[in-house]
Amino acid sequence: MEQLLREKTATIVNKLYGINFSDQDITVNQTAKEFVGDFTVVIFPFVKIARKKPEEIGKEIGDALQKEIPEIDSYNVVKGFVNFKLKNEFWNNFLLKAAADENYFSLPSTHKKIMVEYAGPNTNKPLHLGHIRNIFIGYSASEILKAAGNEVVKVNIYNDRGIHICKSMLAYQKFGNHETPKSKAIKGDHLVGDYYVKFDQELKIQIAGLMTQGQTEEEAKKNAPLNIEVKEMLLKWEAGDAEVRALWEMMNGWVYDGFEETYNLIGCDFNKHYKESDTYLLGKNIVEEGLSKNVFYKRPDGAVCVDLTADGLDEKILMRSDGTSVYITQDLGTADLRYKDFEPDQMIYTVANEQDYHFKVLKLVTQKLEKKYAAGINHLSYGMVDLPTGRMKSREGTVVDADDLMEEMIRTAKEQTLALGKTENFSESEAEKLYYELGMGALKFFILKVDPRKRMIFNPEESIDFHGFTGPFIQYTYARIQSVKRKAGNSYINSTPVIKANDSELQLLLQLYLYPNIIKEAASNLDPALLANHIYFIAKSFNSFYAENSITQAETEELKNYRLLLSDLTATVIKKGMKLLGIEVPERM
RNA sequence: GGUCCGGUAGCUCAGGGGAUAGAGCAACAGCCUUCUAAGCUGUGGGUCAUUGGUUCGAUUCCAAUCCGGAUCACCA
Repeated sequence: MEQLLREKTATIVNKLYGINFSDQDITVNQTAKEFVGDFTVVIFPFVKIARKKPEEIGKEIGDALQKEIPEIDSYNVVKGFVNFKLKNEFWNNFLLKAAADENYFSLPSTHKKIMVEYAGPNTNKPLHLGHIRNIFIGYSASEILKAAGNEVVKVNIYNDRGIHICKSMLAYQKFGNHETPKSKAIKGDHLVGDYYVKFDQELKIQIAGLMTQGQTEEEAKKNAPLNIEVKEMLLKWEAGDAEVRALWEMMNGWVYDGFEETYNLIGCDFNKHYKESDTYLLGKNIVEEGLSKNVFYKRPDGAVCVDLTADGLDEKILMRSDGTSVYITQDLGTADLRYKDFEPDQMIYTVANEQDYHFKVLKLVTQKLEKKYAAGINHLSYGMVDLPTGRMKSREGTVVDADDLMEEMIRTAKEQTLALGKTENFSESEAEKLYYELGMGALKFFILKVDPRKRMIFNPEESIDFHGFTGPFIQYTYARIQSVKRKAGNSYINSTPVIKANDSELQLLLQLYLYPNIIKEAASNLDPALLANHIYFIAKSFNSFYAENSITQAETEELKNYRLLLSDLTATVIKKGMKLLGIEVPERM
């Protein structure tokens, strides 16, 4: 309807005033609540060219549109705004159609395949709050893209090799006493993470010791036995040393098991996991390719570079002088491999905005190499999660652990639910399921409701709320509707009531009507927050409607059926929408 | 220093050329003999960082300045 208004307005102003505007130049808004109407056309832009008063133009456009669009019931002009009220028939038809057709909100296929990379953890420590945001955003963006008609391939990348991985390995080798996740009864990723911390602690002691012997900090760092040993270990790893590789396999195996548990708790999934240990050598072929195409050049010392100064960036190293690859080389190799594997039209990387520069380079370099996939490379750059005290720092122990956080959320959900006595007649498994859905719903919604691009502050002290603009509020709204439906029975389902909607019903209908537009917008902006905000509006509109109108006790049977259909449709949209955010919605709470 | 991102209510965040700038939390006042009160209704709270510019109109766009963050590695 908005689009129709835009198109018709464009042709009308063209005919009436000779203004050559396209439909995109026309502003159509929802009518502000203090005025009468559903949609509003802004006519200020025509005033100057038409050389008439806004009120006059408004009337002319209003008359013309009313003739062109039969769904328009009436219009009024306020200053430079024409507010259109749609016929009740329009809203009534919308409700009946949408309620009867479960695919009403499905969008047509775009015939595009989109790959989304998210998570991307290192295998030397457990997932933390930063990964949580990454995974929530990446997963939700994927689901939204699917809902918008795309085929989506979700992939993960494991940073499973390198000096930082060797640190936890070396610490385990030295201090591990052959303990295992099983023997210590902790998750494998946490066990390995503990040794990563242990390495750092022991290293600090060594450095301090050397400094008391008169070495400078720099010298001490260089000469600390642990630092020397860890470099040796990396060399052994790269040489394929059997013992080191076996240790690496074992410890990474523990980590993968631990991650798998965390992914299950989060409820995310992947079509394929890539490992840098498998792809880090592939980039070298691309380096060769770039050299032969004269896109890259070799410096006298042997390092391979690309000059990006013409594009406003710097000179970038692509291969070290000793012939080993750097970060960007691996990503080039991985991108190539992924394109061969899936041939996606787009490759979206869900990675924090501290790597904006890196992805600019990646895109530019692939463009210079004339890779088919270059244009489809897209960085879904999200802001970091900071604590009230500033950035999370693993060395200072201020990192918020993902597993701990989720456990805490579920525990809080349980406490609050028990305090309200909501689960008194629940079975134990149903109650546990509810605590999980509420705790995770609160956490996911809290993270996803804010614009991914912006950095956000997370305060672990003030635990996440369950009231107001939250996941549980929306879950509650859904459960409330289900409860009403249970009491009402099914007779409304095939009814076709014709009712003139009141204000709160109209408000709700309008929000539901806009849902597919929001999906499209969220997909094209890769922004789950747009969807989260809209579902909240829907739930809020429903609760106002619910407070003002009796559903099961409506004055007539027809009105009762009408309100039941409206409630049912609201529940359907809430469930669909929340699903795209990765949030489950309970039948009772 | 160069580049990029941000600054909106006490706090956490929406809005992004259009009408009197919105939510939630926190504070205060009402609403459960009626479908779930994790709800609803209301009150108070704003120099949209500052200064210029563009325009019929700027919180929104542009520039400069200030503040905060990121980034510019033969680290990943």
